[in-house]
Amino acid sequence: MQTFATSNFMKKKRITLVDLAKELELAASTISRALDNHPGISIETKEKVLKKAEELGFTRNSIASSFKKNKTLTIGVIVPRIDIHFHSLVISGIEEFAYKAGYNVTIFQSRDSLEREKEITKILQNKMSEGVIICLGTETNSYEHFEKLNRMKVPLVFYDRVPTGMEANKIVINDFESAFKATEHLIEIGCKRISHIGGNQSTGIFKARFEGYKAALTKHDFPIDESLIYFTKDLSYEEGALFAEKLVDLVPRPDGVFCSNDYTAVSAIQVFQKKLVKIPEEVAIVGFSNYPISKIIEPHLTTVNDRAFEMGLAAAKLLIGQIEEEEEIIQTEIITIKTELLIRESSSR
Amino acid sequence: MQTFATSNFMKKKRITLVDLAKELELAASTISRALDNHPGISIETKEKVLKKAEELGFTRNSIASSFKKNKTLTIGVIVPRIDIHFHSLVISGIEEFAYKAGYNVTIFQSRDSLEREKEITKILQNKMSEGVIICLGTETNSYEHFEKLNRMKVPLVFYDRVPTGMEANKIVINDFESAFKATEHLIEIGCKRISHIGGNQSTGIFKARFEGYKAALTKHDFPIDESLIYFTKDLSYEEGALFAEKLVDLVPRPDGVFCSNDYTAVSAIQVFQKKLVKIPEEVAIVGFSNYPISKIIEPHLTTVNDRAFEMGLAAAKLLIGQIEEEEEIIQTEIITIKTELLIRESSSR
DNA sequence: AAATATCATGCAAACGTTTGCATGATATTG
DNA sequence: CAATATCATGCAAACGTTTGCATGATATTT
Repeated sequence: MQTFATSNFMKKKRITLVDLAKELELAASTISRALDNHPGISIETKEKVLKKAEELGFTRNSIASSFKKNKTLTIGVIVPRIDIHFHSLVISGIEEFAYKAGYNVTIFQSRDSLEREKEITKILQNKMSEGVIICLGTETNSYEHFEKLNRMKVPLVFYDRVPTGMEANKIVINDFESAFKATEHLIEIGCKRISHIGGNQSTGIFKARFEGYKAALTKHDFPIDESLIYFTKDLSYEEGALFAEKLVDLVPRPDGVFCSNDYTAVSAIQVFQKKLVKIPEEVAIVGFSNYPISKIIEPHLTTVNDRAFEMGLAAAKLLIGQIEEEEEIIQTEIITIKTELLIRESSSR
Repeated sequence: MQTFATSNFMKKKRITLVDLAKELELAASTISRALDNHPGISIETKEKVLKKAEELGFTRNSIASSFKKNKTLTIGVIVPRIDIHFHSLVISGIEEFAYKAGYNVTIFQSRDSLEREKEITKILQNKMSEGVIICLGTETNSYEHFEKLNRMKVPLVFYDRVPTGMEANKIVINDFESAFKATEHLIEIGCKRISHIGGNQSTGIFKARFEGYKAALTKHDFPIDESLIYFTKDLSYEEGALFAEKLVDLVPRPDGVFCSNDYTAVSAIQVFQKKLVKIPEEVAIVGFSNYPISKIIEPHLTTVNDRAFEMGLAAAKLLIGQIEEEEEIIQTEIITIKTELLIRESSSR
């Protein structure tokens, strides 16, 4: 067919190193080295090569290069969802560090599905990524799929939701201590009955926050009052409202609430406000994570800044460090990012 | 040195197709085809190969494969910032579609820097990505760097902030019409003096929203009152408050405000509330973009759902369609995603 | 001036897969 | 039963770059 032949014929071939070499009557190796600014190549040649490359619109085929060098300069990132602010901040940090180190970042969403998480690790086994940064999905209870990557010598770094009982690189915040400090802050401003709206206790970080809450109470000789403690399924805004409704009707009413995230805290603020309970005078509220909304809600919400961006930076730095390590990696690292309690109006007495 | 030699020696080589072939006394080509489930290979052989591959922990070197097939199954995405909710939603949509189509997504942040945007396009010229999805940074005023990619036959799809005057694939929402409808909605519920807090007018989408606002007023024989119109630099929460302060003191006060995004709208709600102006009774407020906060702020904010996730899906679909097109691409497409006005309490009379 | 060091470039193999074509063995047809 | 179709597998080249080593030409040292 005429048209087919024509369209095929028109498929212009990309310019390669060899084309450039022929054009300049040099060896391909010389071109390659010239483009690498190799010291063994004369300045004049380098200039000629650069000029010609520009002229012919030549750019290196990075796949061929990756193939030969066995380096892709790509790292993979698996997150439950990208559109959760915390994760998008972490990814932003990862991308920032990776970009400056010359690495590309390929992202995958597990959508909290274990099956999909496994599928993704299969894809990542193909040496496409030189290392992987992971935040576990909620369904993940075994780590065999990651162990496998590990055995294939693919460096791994986990962040936030990290595997318990598996030796691995981890970037975490000190959830226990952060919660401890947040609760202690409530005690210090004079709260006597401090409630907790917590996350799913099968997730390590939420359990640690609850433990921190309890430890602070205990330290100051406060009783642990079960009637003041509620655990949500997924720390949603709606669940927060549900439990806040219960808290507001208690007699005596709690005068402080430590919530495991900002959504539930904001929800609590609104529920208490609707019942005309003054914040922070009658009840002080503290959240966790420093979501954008915490600076917008009235009163502004006291919360724990978990430094998500810095977690991303740290994760990328650790991972790339291990990728570029010549010797075999024989150690794992656990890095704890320092949090800070941002005291705002919701707990300023 | 002993240790060096040892560690070098220990660097276990990856299993290749050829290793597998030797082990099974088959040709490499047979292995390759077996793994591809090629019809020309007998079931028994396929089973043997699969079994052995599993046994030896073989996985294809996808770089070698990409290199040979000249297909990377990777698309690039350039966004100003990942941690802006709108973009993270779009990326989520892109990843979702791409994943199901067997493509990987590599992300880059331009951070609204033209220089960085150009750098990224340079990186993307290396045939690493088979196509690119882009949201322009604020600094971007020329498109030469993208034209260059275009000339190299790399399919491009722009979304949201798209290049004006450049023929290209674009995924947009109808900003004009959305703003028109939002404003008309305010008119329909009885607002007589409708204000506008707009975005930077050098950005197409914000200009279009302003035009839509004006058109709705004009259609209903309302005057365009300059004193009711403010343009922000970047539609920040803070800027919104600044201009809302001015609006609330006007006599007569506006009884409706159409804001070009939700941050400024939320800010306006709070400023009006502080001055004890009742919403929606005395002033109705409408935002744009359906940020999470719009469902949380009291009263809940009426806003335009821009369907960011769907934009991502559409962008990926269009791009991958073009990547897989055999014939030369001789057309560009502009897809307009339908928005919807979500009427909530802030404008419910 | 011979011996040696330095410099600029070229040669050729290698990386691991894919794929068109060839091959030989069975199965099917007239 | 000869001719042909179908099937399962193998051969070998190719993809574009990188890199250790070789080479020949100058420059520098004895």
